Amino acid sequence: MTHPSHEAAVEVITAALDRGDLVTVAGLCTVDYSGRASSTLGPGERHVMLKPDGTAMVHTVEGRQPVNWQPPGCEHEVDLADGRLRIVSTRSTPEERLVVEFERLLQASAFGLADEEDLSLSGTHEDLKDRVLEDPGRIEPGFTPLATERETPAGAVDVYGEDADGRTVVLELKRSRAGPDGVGQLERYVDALRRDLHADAEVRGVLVAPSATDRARRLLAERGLEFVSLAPDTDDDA
Amino acid sequence: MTHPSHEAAVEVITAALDRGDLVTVAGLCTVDYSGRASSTLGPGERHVMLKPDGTAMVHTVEGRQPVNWQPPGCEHEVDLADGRLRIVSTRSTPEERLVVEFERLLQASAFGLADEEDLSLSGTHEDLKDRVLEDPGRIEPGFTPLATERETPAGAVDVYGEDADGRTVVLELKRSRAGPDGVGQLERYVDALRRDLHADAEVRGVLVAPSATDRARRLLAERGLEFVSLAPDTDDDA
DNA sequence: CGTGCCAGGTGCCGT
DNA sequence: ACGGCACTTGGCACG
Repeated sequence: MTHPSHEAAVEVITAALDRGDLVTVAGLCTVDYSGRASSTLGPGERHVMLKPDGTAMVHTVEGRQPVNWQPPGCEHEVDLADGRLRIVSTRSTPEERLVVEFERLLQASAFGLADEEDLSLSGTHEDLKDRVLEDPGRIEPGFTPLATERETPAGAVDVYGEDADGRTVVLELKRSRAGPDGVGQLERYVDALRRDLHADAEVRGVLVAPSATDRARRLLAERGLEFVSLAPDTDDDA
Repeated sequence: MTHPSHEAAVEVITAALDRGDLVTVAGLCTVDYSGRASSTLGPGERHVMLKPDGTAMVHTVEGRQPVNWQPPGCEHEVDLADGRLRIVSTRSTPEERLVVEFERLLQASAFGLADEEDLSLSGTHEDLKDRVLEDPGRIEPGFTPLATERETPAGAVDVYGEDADGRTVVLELKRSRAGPDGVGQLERYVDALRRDLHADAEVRGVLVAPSATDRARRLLAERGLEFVSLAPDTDDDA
């Protein structure tokens, strides 16, 4: 529907949402949001998408991110306010509210999209872990993984194992270039394990990633931690 | 255009992209991506948006995130492959390629959206910083900010100042509930400053956030760091 | 439901 | 361009 009346748009959109369709509306609108933060957006032409799962997105002509949005699980309400189409999308925990008020409508559409397929993605954190477990020698000769996601008071360790000399080794994996945050994680885990396994236990910490930033490398050196370069398998048949 | 032919769609979309319009296409398609990672997505009905800034997004009926996408700055190519509409969006650094091949078309649209307005957002990290600088007593009586974004070997400190006794104080600000990562940041900055300012310099580290998780509080205690509860002003006239 | 952490994170700003 | 970091981060898996 191009250039629909506000009344017709309310009708069509309400019916479409009831049906479980994906709805899009383009037009001149203002947007107000309040919740974890709050925002206002003056009049301008934008593209709004409402999903049957409760997602709402307001896209301008630029950017990968919507200028305003509401995450899945929201309730969409559509009504006529002062004769104009208004979309209100709300949720609780946290209490959040998104209001889009249209001044002029360019288009309204409804789509019943059938999609059974799941995305097959490779080159992830998980793929890197698999690569380590498949051939632990990639870390160093004699390295033996003993557990993954091993719990410590500081959080779960990616890979927990021991080296050729029986020393405890903690691996922190990053699928892409590692920064200071990764070193921080690794340090916390190593500290926690040193505490847990008595003072005399030697614990090595190894950051595993395709590469690391200078800052990350300096931090590793300062803390007596190590680095091993390894990238996740980008093969599609992983 | 509802149920356009593939030929017509290519024509219309090419013209629209040249014009600098925002383009949407809905239909049955497959999606392939390769770049930082790689993925495949079998046949299903989805909604594709192409922005004039080079953004591409493939949305299914669920989720705030597109199932596949390409960030701003990409080149969109549209052509007929085996008589079907094909969209190829590519970029370099990193080399990435997104291919959407349509089997059936439900709709194709082009929008010339005029939008001069900027989003006005409040309740951000910046707003929290302002609140601290406006009334430093909110941190503690006698606290005096001396600099923001002060550089250290470990990164830039949010707020750098001194307490009533002249001791150096480092603030790490979080707009919402703080976790272990925030403590890690704070610790790095405090360590770096202790090194920089001679060994005898006392440096206090304070995490400032509306709240903190248990783990974060425990980590703070272990490291001898402190916590002050403060939320950013959510007022819209900030 | 909160806590923690990965993400093809994205966006912003600095060197 | 790379680096560091905030984000209404979103998403997932787990207690």
